[in-house]
Amino acid sequence: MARAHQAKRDDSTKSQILDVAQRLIQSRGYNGFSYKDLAEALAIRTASIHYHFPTKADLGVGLLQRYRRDFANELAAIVASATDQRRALERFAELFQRTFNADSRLCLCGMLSAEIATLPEAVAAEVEKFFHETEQWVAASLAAGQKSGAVRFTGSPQAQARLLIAMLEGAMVVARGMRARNSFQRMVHDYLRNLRPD
Amino acid sequence: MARAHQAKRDDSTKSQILDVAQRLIQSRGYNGFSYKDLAEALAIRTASIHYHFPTKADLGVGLLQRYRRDFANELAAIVASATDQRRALERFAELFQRTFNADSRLCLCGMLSAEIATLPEAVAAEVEKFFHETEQWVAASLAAGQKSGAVRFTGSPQAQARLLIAMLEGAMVVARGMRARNSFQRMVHDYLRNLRPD
DNA sequence: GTCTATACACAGATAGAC
DNA sequence: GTCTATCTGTGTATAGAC
Repeated sequence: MARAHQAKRDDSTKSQILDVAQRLIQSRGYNGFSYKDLAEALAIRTASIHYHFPTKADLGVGLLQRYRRDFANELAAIVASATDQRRALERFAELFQRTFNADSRLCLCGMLSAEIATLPEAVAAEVEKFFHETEQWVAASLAAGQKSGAVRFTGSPQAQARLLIAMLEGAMVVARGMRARNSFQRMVHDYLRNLRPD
Repeated sequence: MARAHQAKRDDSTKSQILDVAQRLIQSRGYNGFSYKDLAEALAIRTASIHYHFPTKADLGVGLLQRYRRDFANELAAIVASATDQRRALERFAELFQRTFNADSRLCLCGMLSAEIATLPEAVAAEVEKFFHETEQWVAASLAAGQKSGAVRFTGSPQAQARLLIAMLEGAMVVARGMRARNSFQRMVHDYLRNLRPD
Protein backbone atom coordinates (compact mmCIF):
# COMPACT_ATOMS: atom_id res chain seq x y z
CA MET A 1 0.00 0.00 0.00
CA ALA A 2 2.89 2.31 0.51
CA ARG A 3 4.62 3.59 -2.62
CA ALA A 4 1.35 4.06 -4.47
CA HIS A 5 1.17 7.81 -4.41
CA GLN A 6 4.64 9.10 -3.73
CA ALA A 7 5.33 12.73 -4.48
CA LYS A 8 9.06 12.29 -5.08
CA ARG A 9 10.06 9.47 -7.38
CA ASP A 10 13.39 7.75 -6.93
CA ASP A 11 14.39 6.12 -10.20
CA SER A 12 17.68 4.64 -9.04
CA THR A 13 18.31 0.99 -9.75
CA LYS A 14 18.31 0.29 -6.05
CA SER A 15 14.87 1.78 -5.69
CA GLN A 16 13.54 -0.03 -8.75
CA ILE A 17 14.77 -3.32 -7.33
CA LEU A 18 12.77 -2.66 -4.17
CA ASP A 19 9.69 -1.75 -6.22
CA VAL A 20 9.76 -5.07 -8.07
CA ALA A 21 10.63 -7.04 -4.94
CA GLN A 22 7.69 -5.54 -3.09
CA ARG A 23 5.30 -6.40 -5.87
CA LEU A 24 6.62 -9.94 -6.15
CA ILE A 25 6.50 -10.62 -2.41
CA GLN A 26 2.95 -9.30 -2.16
CA SER A 27 1.92 -11.65 -4.96
CA ARG A 28 4.12 -14.71 -4.47
CA GLY A 29 5.76 -14.43 -1.05
CA TYR A 30 9.36 -14.20 0.15
CA ASN A 31 10.02 -17.84 -0.73
CA GLY A 32 8.23 -17.49 -4.05
CA PHE A 33 10.53 -15.04 -5.82
CA SER A 34 14.23 -15.06 -6.70
CA TYR A 35 17.00 -12.73 -7.80
CA LYS A 36 16.41 -14.16 -11.26
CA ASP A 37 12.83 -12.83 -11.21
CA LEU A 38 14.07 -9.38 -10.24
CA ALA A 39 16.81 -9.46 -12.88
CA GLU A 40 14.39 -10.39 -15.65
CA ALA A 41 11.88 -7.74 -14.66
CA LEU A 42 14.57 -5.05 -14.70
CA ALA A 43 16.56 -6.41 -17.65
CA ILE A 44 19.80 -6.60 -15.68
CA ARG A 45 21.87 -9.52 -14.32
CA THR A 46 21.51 -11.11 -10.90
CA ALA A 47 25.10 -10.10 -10.05
CA SER A 48 24.08 -6.45 -10.34
CA ILE A 49 21.36 -6.97 -7.77
CA HIS A 50 23.88 -8.55 -5.41
CA TYR A 51 25.91 -5.35 -5.75
CA HIS A 52 23.01 -3.32 -4.29
CA PHE A 53 21.80 -5.98 -1.86
CA PRO A 54 24.55 -8.53 -1.08
CA THR A 55 22.12 -11.06 0.38
CA LYS A 56 18.41 -11.68 0.18
CA ALA A 57 18.18 -10.80 3.87
CA ASP A 58 19.69 -7.38 3.09
CA LEU A 59 17.09 -6.90 0.40
CA GLY A 60 14.31 -7.87 2.78
CA VAL A 61 15.47 -5.53 5.51
CA GLY A 62 15.96 -2.67 3.05
CA LEU A 63 12.52 -3.18 1.62
CA LEU A 64 10.83 -3.23 5.00
CA GLN A 65 12.62 -0.15 6.25
CA ARG A 66 11.47 1.79 3.21
CA TYR A 67 7.98 0.33 3.55
CA ARG A 68 7.60 1.30 7.18
CA ARG A 69 8.82 4.82 6.44
CA ASP A 70 6.42 5.23 3.49
CA PHE A 71 3.56 3.78 5.46
CA ALA A 72 4.18 6.15 8.36
CA ASN A 73 4.09 9.04 5.89
CA GLU A 74 0.77 7.89 4.53
CA LEU A 75 -0.67 7.63 8.02
CA ALA A 76 0.58 11.13 8.84
CA ALA A 77 -1.05 12.45 5.67
CA ILE A 78 -4.34 10.89 6.70
CA VAL A 79 -4.20 12.50 10.13
CA ALA A 80 -3.39 15.85 8.57
CA SER A 81 -6.29 15.82 6.14
CA ALA A 82 -9.12 13.68 7.54
CA THR A 83 -12.13 15.55 8.89
CA ASP A 84 -12.63 13.15 11.81
CA GLN A 85 -11.29 9.85 13.14
CA ARG A 86 -14.02 7.77 11.59
CA ARG A 87 -13.06 9.11 8.20
CA ALA A 88 -9.38 8.58 9.03
CA LEU A 89 -10.01 4.90 9.74
CA GLU A 90 -11.89 4.56 6.46
CA ARG A 91 -8.92 6.09 4.67
CA PHE A 92 -6.68 3.67 6.54
CA ALA A 93 -8.73 0.74 5.26
CA GLU A 94 -8.53 2.18 1.76
CA LEU A 95 -4.75 1.76 1.83
CA PHE A 96 -5.32 -1.99 2.07
CA GLN A 97 -8.10 -1.85 -0.46
CA ARG A 98 -5.81 -0.20 -2.97
CA THR A 99 -3.20 -2.91 -2.55
CA PHE A 100 -5.71 -5.70 -2.88
CA ASN A 101 -7.26 -4.18 -5.97
CA ALA A 102 -3.87 -4.37 -7.66
CA ASP A 103 -3.87 -8.01 -8.76
CA SER A 104 -5.11 -9.37 -5.40
CA ARG A 105 -1.86 -8.37 -3.75
CA LEU A 106 -1.60 -8.92 0.00
CA CYS A 107 -0.30 -6.52 2.59
CA LEU A 108 3.49 -6.94 2.47
CA CYS A 109 3.68 -7.69 6.17
CA GLY A 110 0.64 -9.95 6.14
CA MET A 111 2.37 -12.13 3.57
CA LEU A 112 5.69 -12.07 5.42
CA SER A 113 3.94 -12.82 8.68
CA ALA A 114 2.59 -16.05 7.22
CA GLU A 115 6.11 -17.01 6.16
CA ILE A 116 7.77 -15.74 9.32
CA ALA A 117 9.15 -19.13 10.39
CA THR A 118 11.36 -19.13 7.29
CA LEU A 119 12.52 -15.51 7.34
CA PRO A 120 15.94 -14.22 8.41
CA GLU A 121 15.54 -12.89 11.93
CA ALA A 122 16.36 -9.30 10.88
CA VAL A 123 13.44 -9.38 8.42
CA ALA A 124 11.08 -10.91 10.96
CA ALA A 125 11.97 -8.14 13.40
CA GLU A 126 10.96 -5.50 10.83
CA VAL A 127 7.62 -7.21 10.29
CA GLU A 128 6.98 -7.15 14.01
CA LYS A 129 7.78 -3.44 14.17
CA PHE A 130 5.35 -2.71 11.35
CA PHE A 131 2.46 -4.31 13.19
CA HIS A 132 3.21 -2.58 16.46
CA GLU A 133 3.56 0.83 14.83
CA THR A 134 0.38 0.35 12.86
CA GLU A 135 -1.55 -0.84 15.88
CA GLN A 136 -0.41 2.18 17.83
CA TRP A 137 -1.67 4.55 15.15
CA VAL A 138 -5.04 2.82 14.88
CA ALA A 139 -5.44 2.65 18.65
CA ALA A 140 -4.69 6.37 18.95
CA SER A 141 -7.26 7.15 16.23
CA LEU A 142 -9.86 5.01 17.97
CA ALA A 143 -9.20 6.60 21.35
CA ALA A 144 -9.42 10.13 19.95
CA GLY A 145 -12.53 9.23 17.98
CA GLN A 146 -14.19 7.79 21.03
CA LYS A 147 -13.52 10.98 22.94
CA SER A 148 -14.83 13.22 20.18
CA GLY A 149 -17.80 10.96 19.48
CA ALA A 150 -16.72 10.16 15.91
CA VAL A 151 -16.57 6.43 16.58
CA ARG A 152 -18.09 4.04 19.06
CA PHE A 153 -16.76 0.67 20.24
CA THR A 154 -16.42 -1.51 23.33
CA GLY A 155 -13.22 -2.70 24.98
CA SER A 156 -9.84 -1.03 24.86
CA PRO A 157 -8.62 0.99 21.86
CA GLN A 158 -5.63 -1.32 21.59
CA ALA A 159 -7.74 -4.48 21.47
CA GLN A 160 -10.07 -2.91 18.91
CA ALA A 161 -7.12 -1.76 16.84
CA ARG A 162 -5.59 -5.22 16.74
CA LEU A 163 -8.93 -6.70 15.75
CA LEU A 164 -9.39 -4.17 12.95
CA ILE A 165 -5.95 -4.92 11.54
CA ALA A 166 -6.58 -8.66 11.82
CA MET A 167 -9.83 -8.25 9.93
CA LEU A 168 -8.09 -6.36 7.13
CA GLU A 169 -5.32 -8.95 6.84
CA GLY A 170 -7.76 -11.84 7.00
CA ALA A 171 -10.15 -10.31 4.50
CA MET A 172 -7.29 -10.13 1.98
CA VAL A 173 -6.38 -13.77 2.59
CA VAL A 174 -9.96 -15.04 2.39
CA ALA A 175 -10.92 -12.98 -0.67
CA ARG A 176 -7.82 -14.33 -2.36
CA GLY A 177 -8.45 -17.95 -1.40
CA MET A 178 -12.08 -17.80 -2.50
CA ARG A 179 -11.05 -15.96 -5.64
CA ALA A 180 -13.84 -13.53 -4.88
CA ARG A 181 -12.18 -10.22 -5.52
CA ASN A 182 -15.16 -8.05 -4.68
CA SER A 183 -15.68 -9.57 -1.27
CA PHE A 184 -12.76 -7.71 0.30
CA GLN A 185 -14.45 -4.35 -0.04
CA ARG A 186 -17.69 -5.75 1.26
CA MET A 187 -16.12 -7.27 4.35
CA VAL A 188 -14.36 -4.03 5.20
CA HIS A 189 -17.51 -2.02 4.74
CA ASP A 190 -19.54 -4.42 6.90
CA TYR A 191 -16.94 -4.33 9.63
CA LEU A 192 -16.51 -0.56 9.73
CA ARG A 193 -20.27 -0.14 10.04
CA ASN A 194 -19.93 -1.37 13.62
CA LEU A 195 -17.79 1.63 14.53
CA ARG A 196 -20.53 4.11 13.71
CA PRO A 197 -21.59 6.26 16.64
CA ASP A 198 -25.33 6.22 15.79
CA MET B 1 -7.06 -28.08 13.00
CA ALA B 2 -8.23 -31.30 11.45
CA ARG B 3 -6.36 -34.46 12.44
CA ALA B 4 -5.99 -33.34 16.02
CA HIS B 5 -8.47 -35.68 17.60
CA GLN B 6 -9.06 -38.49 15.18
CA ALA B 7 -10.72 -41.59 16.51
CA LYS B 8 -9.20 -43.93 13.96
CA ARG B 9 -5.45 -43.63 13.40
CA ASP B 10 -3.98 -44.49 10.05
CA ASP B 11 -0.31 -45.35 10.52
CA SER B 12 0.51 -46.04 6.89
CA THR B 13 3.53 -44.29 5.44
CA LYS B 14 1.27 -42.39 3.08
CA SER B 15 -0.73 -41.03 5.97
CA GLN B 16 2.38 -40.18 7.98
CA ILE B 17 3.75 -38.23 5.01
CA LEU B 18 0.57 -36.17 4.96
CA ASP B 19 0.78 -35.57 8.71
CA VAL B 20 4.28 -34.13 8.44
CA ALA B 21 3.48 -32.19 5.27
CA GLN B 22 0.49 -30.56 6.95
CA ARG B 23 2.52 -29.52 9.94
CA LEU B 24 5.32 -28.14 7.77
CA ILE B 25 3.00 -26.17 5.49
CA GLN B 26 1.17 -24.66 8.46
CA SER B 27 4.50 -23.52 9.88
CA ARG B 28 6.59 -22.73 6.81
CA GLY B 29 4.31 -22.67 3.79
CA TYR B 30 4.10 -24.68 0.59
CA ASN B 31 7.23 -23.04 -0.80
CA GLY B 32 9.03 -23.40 2.51
CA PHE B 33 9.24 -27.17 2.78
CA SER B 34 10.73 -29.88 0.58
CA TYR B 35 10.66 -33.63 0.05
CA LYS B 36 13.97 -33.63 1.90
CA ASP B 37 12.27 -32.19 5.01
CA LEU B 38 9.62 -34.90 4.86
CA ALA B 39 12.22 -37.61 4.32
CA GLU B 40 14.27 -36.51 7.30
CA ALA B 41 11.28 -36.29 9.61
CA LEU B 42 10.18 -39.81 8.68
CA ALA B 43 13.67 -41.31 8.38
CA ILE B 44 13.09 -42.49 4.82
CA ARG B 45 14.45 -41.34 1.43
CA THR B 46 12.89 -38.77 -0.86
CA ALA B 47 12.46 -41.41 -3.57
CA SER B 48 10.09 -43.30 -1.27
CA ILE B 49 7.91 -40.23 -0.94
CA HIS B 50 7.78 -39.90 -4.71
CA TYR B 51 6.45 -43.47 -4.79
CA HIS B 52 3.41 -42.37 -2.73
CA PHE B 53 3.07 -38.89 -4.24
CA PRO B 54 4.78 -38.68 -7.65
CA THR B 55 4.81 -34.87 -7.67
CA LYS B 56 4.49 -32.16 -5.07
CA ALA B 57 1.18 -31.17 -6.67
CA ASP B 58 -0.12 -34.71 -6.04
CA LEU B 59 0.95 -34.39 -2.42
CA GLY B 60 -0.79 -31.03 -2.10
CA VAL B 61 -4.04 -32.28 -3.60
CA GLY B 62 -3.98 -35.45 -1.48
CA LEU B 63 -3.37 -33.43 1.66
CA LEU B 64 -6.17 -31.00 0.97
CA GLN B 65 -8.67 -33.72 0.13
CA ARG B 66 -7.98 -35.42 3.43
CA TYR B 67 -8.05 -32.08 5.24
CA ARG B 68 -11.42 -31.08 3.83
CA ARG B 69 -12.86 -34.47 4.71
CA ASP B 70 -11.53 -34.34 8.27
CA PHE B 71 -12.67 -30.77 8.72
CA ALA B 72 -16.18 -31.62 7.53
CA ASN B 73 -16.26 -34.42 10.10
CA GLU B 74 -15.26 -32.03 12.85
CA LEU B 75 -17.98 -29.59 11.85
CA ALA B 76 -20.53 -32.39 11.81
CA ALA B 77 -19.46 -33.44 15.29
CA ILE B 78 -19.94 -29.89 16.53
CA VAL B 79 -23.45 -29.71 15.10
CA ALA B 80 -24.30 -33.06 16.68
CA SER B 81 -23.16 -32.10 20.16
CA ALA B 82 -23.42 -28.32 20.61
CA THR B 83 -26.27 -27.09 22.78
CA ASP B 84 -26.95 -24.07 20.58
CA GLN B 85 -25.51 -22.23 17.59
CA ARG B 86 -23.63 -19.72 19.65
CA ARG B 87 -21.83 -22.53 21.39
CA ALA B 88 -21.27 -24.22 18.02
CA LEU B 89 -19.55 -21.11 16.67
CA GLU B 90 -17.36 -20.93 19.75
CA ARG B 91 -16.38 -24.54 19.20
CA PHE B 92 -15.68 -23.67 15.57
CA ALA B 93 -13.33 -20.90 16.65
CA GLU B 94 -11.65 -23.34 19.05
CA LEU B 95 -10.57 -25.46 16.08
CA PHE B 96 -8.47 -22.54 14.92
CA GLN B 97 -7.33 -21.80 18.44
CA ARG B 98 -6.05 -25.34 18.80
CA THR B 99 -4.03 -25.07 15.62
CA PHE B 100 -2.54 -21.73 16.57
CA ASN B 101 -1.62 -22.93 20.04
CA ALA B 102 0.49 -25.64 18.43
CA ASP B 103 3.62 -23.66 17.65
CA SER B 104 1.79 -20.66 16.13
CA ARG B 105 0.66 -22.79 13.20
CA LEU B 106 -1.65 -21.15 10.70
CA CYS B 107 -4.81 -22.55 9.20
CA LEU B 108 -3.61 -24.79 6.37
CA CYS B 109 -5.78 -23.00 3.82
CA GLY B 110 -4.98 -19.55 5.19
CA MET B 111 -1.31 -20.22 4.54
CA LEU B 112 -1.95 -21.68 1.11
CA SER B 113 -4.24 -18.81 0.25
CA ALA B 114 -1.39 -16.36 0.81
CA GLU B 115 0.79 -18.41 -1.53
CA ILE B 116 -1.96 -19.12 -4.04
CA ALA B 117 -0.25 -17.35 -6.95
CA THR B 118 2.52 -19.97 -6.82
CA LEU B 119 0.40 -23.09 -6.30
CA PRO B 120 -0.43 -25.73 -8.91
CA GLU B 121 -3.96 -25.00 -10.10
CA ALA B 122 -5.31 -28.29 -8.72
CA VAL B 123 -4.13 -27.33 -5.24
CA ALA B 124 -5.53 -23.80 -5.53
CA ALA B 125 -8.90 -25.26 -6.50
CA GLU B 126 -8.95 -27.34 -3.30
CA VAL B 127 -8.19 -24.27 -1.20
CA GLU B 128 -11.09 -22.46 -2.79
CA LYS B 129 -13.43 -25.38 -2.06
CA PHE B 130 -12.39 -25.37 1.59
CA PHE B 131 -13.35 -21.73 2.06
CA HIS B 132 -16.67 -22.11 0.32
CA GLU B 133 -17.62 -25.21 2.30
CA THR B 134 -16.59 -23.61 5.55
CA GLU B 135 -18.44 -20.40 4.81
CA GLN B 136 -21.56 -22.38 4.03
CA TRP B 137 -21.41 -24.18 7.37
CA VAL B 138 -20.85 -20.95 9.33
CA ALA B 139 -23.59 -19.12 7.43
CA ALA B 140 -26.03 -21.95 8.15
CA SER B 141 -25.14 -21.86 11.85
CA LEU B 142 -25.60 -18.10 11.95
CA ALA B 143 -28.94 -18.27 10.17
CA ALA B 144 -30.26 -21.00 12.49
CA GLY B 145 -28.93 -19.15 15.53
CA GLN B 146 -30.59 -15.95 14.45
CA LYS B 147 -33.90 -17.76 14.12
CA SER B 148 -33.62 -19.46 17.50
CA GLY B 149 -32.31 -16.32 19.19
CA ALA B 150 -28.98 -17.87 20.12
CA VAL B 151 -27.01 -15.25 18.18
CA ARG B 152 -27.62 -11.72 16.99
CA PHE B 153 -26.02 -9.91 14.05
CA THR B 154 -26.81 -7.51 11.22
CA GLY B 155 -26.52 -8.14 7.49
CA SER B 156 -26.75 -11.49 5.73
CA PRO B 157 -25.58 -14.74 7.32
CA GLN B 158 -23.22 -15.25 4.39
CA ALA B 159 -21.57 -11.85 4.78
CA GLN B 160 -21.23 -12.37 8.53
CA ALA B 161 -19.80 -15.84 7.98
CA ARG B 162 -17.16 -14.56 5.60
CA LEU B 163 -16.24 -11.83 8.03
CA LEU B 164 -15.93 -14.27 10.92
CA ILE B 165 -13.64 -16.54 8.90
CA ALA B 166 -11.57 -13.56 7.78
CA MET B 167 -11.19 -12.45 11.38
CA LEU B 168 -9.96 -15.91 12.41
CA GLU B 169 -7.46 -16.09 9.54
CA GLY B 170 -6.26 -12.54 10.12
CA ALA B 171 -5.97 -12.98 13.87
CA MET B 172 -3.61 -15.91 13.26
CA VAL B 173 -1.49 -13.86 10.87
CA VAL B 174 -1.34 -10.78 13.10
CA ALA B 175 -0.65 -12.70 16.32
CA ARG B 176 2.16 -14.45 14.48
CA GLY B 177 3.64 -11.30 13.01
CA MET B 178 3.52 -9.49 16.34
CA ARG B 179 4.88 -12.56 18.08
CA ALA B 180 2.13 -12.07 20.63
CA ARG B 181 0.83 -15.60 21.03
CA ASN B 182 -1.84 -14.77 23.58
CA SER B 183 -3.48 -12.14 21.45
CA PHE B 184 -5.16 -14.64 19.14
CA GLN B 185 -7.46 -15.89 21.87
CA ARG B 186 -8.23 -12.37 22.96
CA MET B 187 -9.16 -11.20 19.48
CA VAL B 188 -11.46 -14.15 18.96
CA HIS B 189 -13.11 -13.61 22.31
CA ASP B 190 -13.62 -9.90 21.65
CA TYR B 191 -15.08 -10.57 18.25
CA LEU B 192 -17.49 -13.30 19.32
CA ARG B 193 -18.83 -11.04 22.06
CA ASN B 194 -20.56 -9.05 19.32
CA LEU B 195 -22.68 -12.06 18.38
CA ARG B 196 -24.31 -12.23 21.80
CA PRO B 197 -28.10 -11.85 21.77
CA ASP B 198 -28.29 -9.75 24.97
C1' DG C 1 7.61 -50.28 -0.84
C1' DT C 2 12.13 -48.67 -0.12
C1' DC C 3 16.58 -48.15 -1.55
C1' DT C 4 21.03 -46.08 -4.32
C1' DA C 5 22.34 -43.39 -7.86
C1' DT C 6 21.68 -39.87 -10.77
C1' DA C 7 19.74 -36.09 -13.77
C1' DC C 8 18.73 -31.38 -14.42
C1' DA C 9 17.27 -26.86 -13.28
C1' DC C 10 17.50 -23.26 -10.15
C1' DA C 11 18.77 -21.01 -5.85
C1' DG C 12 21.85 -17.56 -3.55
C1' DA C 13 26.27 -15.91 -3.84
C1' DT C 14 31.37 -14.51 -5.29
C1' DA C 15 35.55 -13.15 -8.30
C1' DG C 16 37.28 -10.32 -11.31
C1' DA C 17 37.07 -7.85 -16.03
C1' DC C 18 35.23 -3.68 -18.00
C1' DG D 1 27.67 -0.11 -11.42
C1' DT D 2 27.16 -3.78 -14.54
C1' DC D 3 28.91 -7.54 -16.77
C1' DT D 4 30.61 -12.81 -17.65
C1' DA D 5 31.85 -16.79 -15.54
C1' DT D 6 31.67 -19.83 -11.99
C1' DC D 7 30.80 -22.17 -7.45
C1' DT D 8 28.09 -24.86 -4.38
C1' DG D 9 23.97 -26.34 -2.42
C1' DT D 10 19.23 -27.65 -2.92
C1' DG D 11 14.85 -28.68 -5.34
C1' DT D 12 11.88 -31.94 -7.82
C1' DA D 13 11.98 -35.96 -10.19
C1' DT D 14 13.31 -40.64 -12.51
C1' DA D 15 15.63 -45.36 -13.36
C1' DG D 16 16.40 -49.47 -11.84
C1' DA D 17 18.20 -52.83 -8.05
C1' DC D 18 16.51 -55.18 -3.97
